[in-house]
Amino acid sequence: MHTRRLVKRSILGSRVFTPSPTGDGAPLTGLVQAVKQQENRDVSTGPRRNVYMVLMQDGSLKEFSEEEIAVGFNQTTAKGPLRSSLKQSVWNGRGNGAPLQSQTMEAQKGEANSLSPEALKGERGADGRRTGRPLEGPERDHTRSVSLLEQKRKVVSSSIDVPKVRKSEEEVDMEKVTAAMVLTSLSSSPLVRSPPVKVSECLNGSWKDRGGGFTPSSYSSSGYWSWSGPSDQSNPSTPSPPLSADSFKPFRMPSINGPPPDDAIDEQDGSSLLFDEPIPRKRKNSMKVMFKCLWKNCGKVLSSAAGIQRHIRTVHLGRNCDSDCSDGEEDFYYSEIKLNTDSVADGLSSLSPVSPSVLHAHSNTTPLSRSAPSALYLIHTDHAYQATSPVTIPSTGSGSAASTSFIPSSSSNFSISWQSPPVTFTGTAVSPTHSRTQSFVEQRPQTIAVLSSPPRATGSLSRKSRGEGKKCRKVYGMENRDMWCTACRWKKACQRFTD
DNA sequence: CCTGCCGGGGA
DNA sequence: TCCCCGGCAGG
Repeated sequence: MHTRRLVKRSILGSRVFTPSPTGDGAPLTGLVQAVKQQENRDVSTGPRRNVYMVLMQDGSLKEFSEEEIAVGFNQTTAKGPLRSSLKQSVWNGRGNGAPLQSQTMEAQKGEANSLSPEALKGERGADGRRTGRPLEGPERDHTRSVSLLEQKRKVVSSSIDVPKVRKSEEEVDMEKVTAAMVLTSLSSSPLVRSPPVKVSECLNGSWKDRGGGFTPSSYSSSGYWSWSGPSDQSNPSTPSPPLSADSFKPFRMPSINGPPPDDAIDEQDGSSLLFDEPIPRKRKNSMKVMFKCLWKNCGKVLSSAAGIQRHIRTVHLGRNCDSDCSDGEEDFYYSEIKLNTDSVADGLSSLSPVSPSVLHAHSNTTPLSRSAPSALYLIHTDHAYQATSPVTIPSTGSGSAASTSFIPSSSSNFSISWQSPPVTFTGTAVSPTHSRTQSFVEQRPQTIAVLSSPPRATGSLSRKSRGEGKKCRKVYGMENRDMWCTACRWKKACQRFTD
């Protein structure tokens, strides 16, 4: 939207080639210090003629028209009018245009700053102050980008009536984005830098791009599971809360309605829906999602939902049509597996839903397989029929002094009793909104084990230790049960032969 | 497996 | 409250 004018604006401070004053054909380079827009009534549409103030290498300032100078980074591309060069940067603005990379990035930053054309005028002064500096070297662009950004901010604050609050928010985002970009630039080969466009898309909240802006090349082989990256890791402006989004399975089953590409989009959307969900930051880069066929005696594992669905559809359901005629039944015969090459905790905390139709069944998420020795396989039971279903273990509920119930504040229908070995889930299913509960269950699987040996299991304290002495039963035997003490008859602690 | 006995439930 | 019993857990 602002790209065009912002790119225009970004020419400031850029190196350009100017015609040789001596006419010998050797172009001179200089820095654009200012732009004079002689006909800028219609900035967005009408043609205009700009004059550029260029700081020459010898320190002198000269004016050139658009036709006279050209943006370029090497002698071979230094031909053609500036406008065309700019246009190139605009329409090739995805950042793929290597020669214009620097300016494109600046343009992106500028766009995020939402500068208006008016800002340009005010900026002249600022840019005009800039003096000659080394023109070469990788750091130059970065340094200039930062300083330019600073200057732009000044301009914004002084010449545009922008609501304070909003501006600060943008600044915050911009700082993050800038930092991210700088880091990306520094850590990546110049040729594989992330296209700046992705950054801008992030700002716009659009994550449609598969893989997300921070999905590194390691994910390039498959787009089906790249969603895990952006969903909770890449968004620079959205903190990931500590709760698991798992349940929340607003995620759509990738293949219910369409082919993989749509899946990616849906998943992205689903992820965005979770942005306000407290999601613990996880190291997703070591996570790999696979899809396992649950058909009896099959167990086929594929890397894509579409693949597994196709497999189920054709192999098990005996359907030869493509996904178009799918009724979604295959969704019930596979589940998502997260192969965690990292840690168990991470794996458990990042289980994802596969089917929205079973959101409620997620409290039953259980690891079905741990056969992998070095890697953790986590099978997420996506379907209600797979779930052990409402784990309704009788609650003790007797109000015993020894019992302590854990009741997540956000969930009124879920509780875990520490009183007795059986883990107690009071109530039926955990709804997707009970993220805290979900989080508790999934992120701390070991807790289950802990629950199996509740505090009172510390032994003698709660449960009376087994009496060593003779008891009525042993003394009188079953034949003389009527001679037992009442407690013994009632199978209670013997009152007659107390230890 | 034997046994003590907790927790729950029926009457 | 009495009484019985399922089932856990120590030995």
